[in-house]
Parts: sequence; structure tokens; C-alpha cells
Amino acid sequence: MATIKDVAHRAGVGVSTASRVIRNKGYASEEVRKRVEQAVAELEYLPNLLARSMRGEPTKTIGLLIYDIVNPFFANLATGVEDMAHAHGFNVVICSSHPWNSREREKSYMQMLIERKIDGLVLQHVFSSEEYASLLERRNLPAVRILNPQPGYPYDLVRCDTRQGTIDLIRHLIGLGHQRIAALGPPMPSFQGADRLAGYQEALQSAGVEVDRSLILLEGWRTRDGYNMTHRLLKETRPDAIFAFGPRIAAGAACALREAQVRVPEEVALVCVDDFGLGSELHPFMTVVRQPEHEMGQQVTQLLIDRILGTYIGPPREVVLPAQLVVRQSCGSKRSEIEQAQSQSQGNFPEHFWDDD
Amino acid sequence: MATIKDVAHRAGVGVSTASRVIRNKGYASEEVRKRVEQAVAELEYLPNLLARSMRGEPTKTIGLLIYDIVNPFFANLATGVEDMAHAHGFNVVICSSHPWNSREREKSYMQMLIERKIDGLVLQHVFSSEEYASLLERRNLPAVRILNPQPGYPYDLVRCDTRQGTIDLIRHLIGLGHQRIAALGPPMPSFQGADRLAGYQEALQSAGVEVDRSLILLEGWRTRDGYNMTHRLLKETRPDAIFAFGPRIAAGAACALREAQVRVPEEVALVCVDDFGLGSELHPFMTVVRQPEHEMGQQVTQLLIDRILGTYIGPPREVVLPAQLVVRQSCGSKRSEIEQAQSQSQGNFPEHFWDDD
DNA sequence: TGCTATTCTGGCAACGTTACCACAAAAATT
DNA sequence: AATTTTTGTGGTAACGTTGCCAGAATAGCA
Repeated sequence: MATIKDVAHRAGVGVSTASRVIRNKGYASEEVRKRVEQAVAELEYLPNLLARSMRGEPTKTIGLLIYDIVNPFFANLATGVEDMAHAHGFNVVICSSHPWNSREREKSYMQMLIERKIDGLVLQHVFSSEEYASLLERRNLPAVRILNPQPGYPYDLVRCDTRQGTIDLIRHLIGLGHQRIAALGPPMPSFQGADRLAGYQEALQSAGVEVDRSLILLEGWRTRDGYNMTHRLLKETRPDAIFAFGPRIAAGAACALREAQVRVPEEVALVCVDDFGLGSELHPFMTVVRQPEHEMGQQVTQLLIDRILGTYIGPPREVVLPAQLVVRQSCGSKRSEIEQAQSQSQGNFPEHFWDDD
Repeated sequence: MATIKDVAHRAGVGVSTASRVIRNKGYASEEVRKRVEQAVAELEYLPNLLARSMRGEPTKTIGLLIYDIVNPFFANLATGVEDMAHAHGFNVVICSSHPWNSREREKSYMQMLIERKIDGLVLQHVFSSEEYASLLERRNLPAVRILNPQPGYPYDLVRCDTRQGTIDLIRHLIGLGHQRIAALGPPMPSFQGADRLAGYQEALQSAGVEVDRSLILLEGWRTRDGYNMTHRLLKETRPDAIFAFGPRIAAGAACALREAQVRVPEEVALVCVDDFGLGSELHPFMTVVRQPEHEMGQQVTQLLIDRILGTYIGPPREVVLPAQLVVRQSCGSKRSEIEQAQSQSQGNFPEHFWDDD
């Protein structure tokens, strides 16, 4: 309610003077400074950021466009973005387009962010239309990408090397004695899926294990897909291990395995990419390879802020972070008494709970 | 970049006329209308919302202040808020104060939201200081609360009847033949915790089961707390069932039970309030009582928008939604062959996966 | 003392938008 | 034909802020 005018009036000074004191910029006598500060406190004055940014100043706000905030993966990303943004005095407007991931919704978000005069944009979405790129370029609004590159457009990008992560994970399985490792993923023109599939095949080949096409099922990311694929798989064969491309697939697989009375990890190992949040504390204590979501969010925001402030000008940068192998218990198997012994010796004791502070 | 002036100039009309066409309000000839629309399209003009709201128009933005967006409970809440907000043409700025839940951070968020001239505020936080209430009242900024009331302030409130939900849950356990039911929760001056404790005691008493103080442990909400409490509990006694006040406690309990080689649900049942997201598909397939987070988010936003638009003026309203009992498998026990038979007949087949579309 | 430099202060324009007003033209009513 | 009403149009002020400038007071230096 109170404006700078009110403050100035109450302090008995001009608006410019009040403004200077408030922003702590330019000359002001000690006497005046005190009076203005008093007035600010009494009126609980807070500047109107809208008016400020109308003068062309940055809004100190960045937009974050992600697929689904309910997915803990993206939620962690978002907090990483928020962390780094706050550290630089920026605020974040999170737009989670799911479950209305229609084109219309995507566009409306984009427009809203521009209308609000955000200073920059973190994008995870792959544009469904070229139109959006032009919307950004026209206003030369800095934008950076996380996870997925935008084909044909050279944005700064932060991603995780899930190919290598998958290799680590599969090698770990092979090291435990598993040979027939099934792979459950999404249908194939898929950026995230391709890396995992490639890592899977590479790890097998480099270990001299034959890649059996019948062990690869590519039907979807959802829990239900994991469930269905596993049942189909078990009808035809009995693998040593199952590698799920994502945690939801893995959860569906765990479900199906239990129904088929196949014990994890005694009869079949089960691993996946990305973690479970709370579920990591539940059976079968999934061995996973984690993407450092929080750090990815931080880094991509750093890149964006460099662009906004002009700290970095130049060709697009790409930051690739390593994935992290988290060995729990779902990968142990009868073939690896060594590993089992080790895991038993330390019991089920979790070194870290997911919500440790 | 392009302003309404550019549009007007290109269409060969005055700014007011362009404005009228763009907002589709007031007179404009067909001829002119067409030219302006053409100019808008060619320039990819988007109005500057900041300038608009400087004229005193609402920003069509609401703020959401919650504890932790990574917690799926709050994430679901947030999407509920977003859903309803979007349905009314409002946008949402999510502020997740954890892990910097210091007073300072809380205040900085509050100020930021006010500076941005949001139209209203959804609060989950309990103010750590009276100061904040005055900040809102002074600007008579509409605010509503979710989950926790603010002691001493009559805000609209949406909450869930977890007391009754807990009663349903405990009665279900008693119906299965469990008598010695342990309760694991947070230390007691706790709003959320109190309801659950009350429900627990009420259900036992009304069923004529004696409340055994030694079965009640109140140490904290975290996984680690659940883990520690369970170990301590098992050292002294062997309950029929464990009721955890929250899913993290339950996960810690599951962990500890496994370490102690106590099988769930064969030897001890395990249930809790609030669901697991992905983890609901993992063993022990937890029986829970769910709060309808998404609907709570929607409803509280509806209350807020009523206040913003002036659709409702009057005393504070309180909406209490029922909790929903979700029976899975962790509650079955040797004492209830009936229930077990039933649950076995349908196998582990999950009727709904958490990410079904 | 006079001169320049420094410190302090407040008025004014501008940012992009829309409400209001004035006016012109056309249409409808006497 | 004279009038009122409706339709169409553009200028201007205002929203709250800050940059710029002009000017006043003070200080520093011959």
C-alpha cells in the first residue's frame, strides 16, 4: 500500500532522496538517512518490483519449465535451481507442464513467463514447435537447457552421463556373475532412453557377453509398463538380472517379480537408473545409478546467470556430470556369495537415510 | 521488445485503439481490428504484465509458501493449487522454504511475494513471528491456509481429518485381530502429530483395547527416527502392529524390522498416514490412510480466489476433507487368515499404479 | 576573500499500459 | 432537417520507480 512517495513525505524529503537512501546509492546525509529508514520501518514499506523493472531493470526472476514437479527427479532439480538462483538474488517461477503437456499449455507458460519479463529461462522440455525458439530469440532472452538438448539450437546444456553410468551399473552386475541381463525401457526414438540402451549394449560387448535381442523390451517409462514387460519377459525366459531404465519401470518390475514368486535378489537381480526417494528405504533396497539432480540444477542455473549478467559471452557450453553408482541390495545374487556375505555382514543398515539433515 | 506503441504505429492507429483491440474491449471497426491483429502477429507482441499491473490491475498471480517441494506430499499439494489456479487464469509462484527454513528465509520469501504484487497467498507455514500477519493485513492481501491453522488468526483453512483417518486405520488393524499396536510419531507439541495420537487413542479406547504407554514412542518424523524408535521398541517388546505417523517413519521402521528379521506382515503389521508415491509399489506394500493432497490444493485455491475476486466475503471458512484408507498388504497378519486369503486371491496385483494416466 | 570541488537535495521525464475524456463520424430517432 | 444515440478514434494522465539534471549548501584550496 505504502509507496515511496508516502515514505518521502513522512520523512519530509523528496522522492529521489528517499529512493537514494532506500537503494543505498548516491549521496544522503546521516540525518536524512535516519529519518527515511524510520519512515520505511513505520510504514512497512516494500518497494514495488514491478515499477522498478518497468524502468528497464532486471526482474531478478528466472523461469523453470519442467515436465512434472511431482516426479522427485524434477523436484530435486528444481531445488537445485532455486538454491543457486537465491544465492545470486534471483527468484524462480516453476512451471510444471504435466499433466497438461499439450502444446497449448506449453505455449501459454512460455508466454506468461515472457509477459512477466523474466530475465532468463531454464528449459527441460523439448520444444514441440520452432515457434518458441523465435519467441525467445526475438527478445534475446537467455535460455539454457537441462537434460535434453534442443535439436538444431545451440543452448547451454547441463546433462548427466547416463551412458557411462549405465556402463558402470551393468559392469557391476557382470562382476557379480550375472550374464543374462534383461533391459526394460521406453520405445526408441527417446533421448534419455538411447543413452541407457547404448550403455547397456556397450557394457555387455566390452565384457564379451552376447547381446540377446529377446532380453530387450522397450515399451514405456511407467510403472505399468515395467509391470507388463516383466511379466512378458518371465513367460519366455528367466534372466539373471533386470536392468530398468527408470525407477518407475523398476517398481513395476519388482511388483511383477513378486507376483511370479521370483525373489529379489536371490533369484534375479534388479537395478535401475535414478533413485526412489523414500522408496530407497523399502525392499528390495534398489541398487541404482543416480543422476546428481540437485547439482545439475545448480550448475545449469549458474550457466544461465552467467548469460544474464554477461559474465560469460561465447559459444554454448555443455556440462556433463558423472552419474553415481549407489550399491544397495537388489543386485546381490546367489552367484555372488562374496557380495552377499559383505552385504549381510553390514546387515540392512542404511548408511544414509534419504531425509537425513 | 515490441511494445503496444510499435503495434499501433505499424497498424497505423493510436495506442488506445490498439489497446482496445488487444484487450477486445470497447469499440473498434472491423477494418482496424484486422490491421492491429496483423501487427500483433508480425511483431510477436506480448503485453507487458508488469506495466498492466502498475495500473492497479491484478497480477493474476498467487504465491504458495510450503515447507519442501521435494516431499511428494507437498508436491501433490502444489499441483492441486496450480490446477485450480490455472483454471481461473492465475499463475502460481511456488516458494519452498526448506532446507533454509530459517526465519530469515521465510521473511525474504514473504517480502518477495509482496514486492511482486501477488494477488493472494496460500500458506502452509506456521508463522514464526507475528510480524508476517501484519505485513499481510496492512496491504489487506488475501491469504488462506492449508494443513495447519495459524494460532490466533482466522484464515480460511483446508485440512484433512487425519484424526478420523487414523481411527479408520487403527480400527482396520483391530478388525484384523491386532491388539498390541505401537505408535511412532514426533515429539508432542505438534499439530499434525496430535491428531494422529488422538485418533490412535480414541480408536483403541472405543474398541476396549487398553492403551499401553510403553508402546507409544514420540521422537521425530524422519526415517532415521522411525528406524531408531523401532529398534528401541523391539528391544523391549514384540507388538502385533506398528502405526507410524508418517511415511518416512514407516520406511525407517520397515528397515529396522528387516534388520531384526521380523517379517511384515506375517509377524508384525505396519501401517502409516500418507502415501509413498513410487514406494507404494515396493514391499511391504504399505497400507496407509491418504490425505487427498491434490484436492486439498484445489480447494484451498478456490477459497483464495473467492477472496481475491470478492466472490465470498464473510467469516473464515474451514473445509475438512476425509482421509482415505488404502488397504494394501502390510497390514495382513497371521491373525487374519481371512484377510490374507483375500489379499492372496488377488495376488499382489495393484489395481492402480501411482503414475497411471 | 574568491575559486573550484564535493556533498546533498528535489524536480522532472520516462518505462508500457489502460481509464478517462474529447471529439468526429455515422446511425437512429425525433 | 434537427436532434439524440451509437460507434469509432486518439490524446493525455496516471500507476511507482529511478536516472538525469539543476541547483544549493558545504568543504577544500589558492
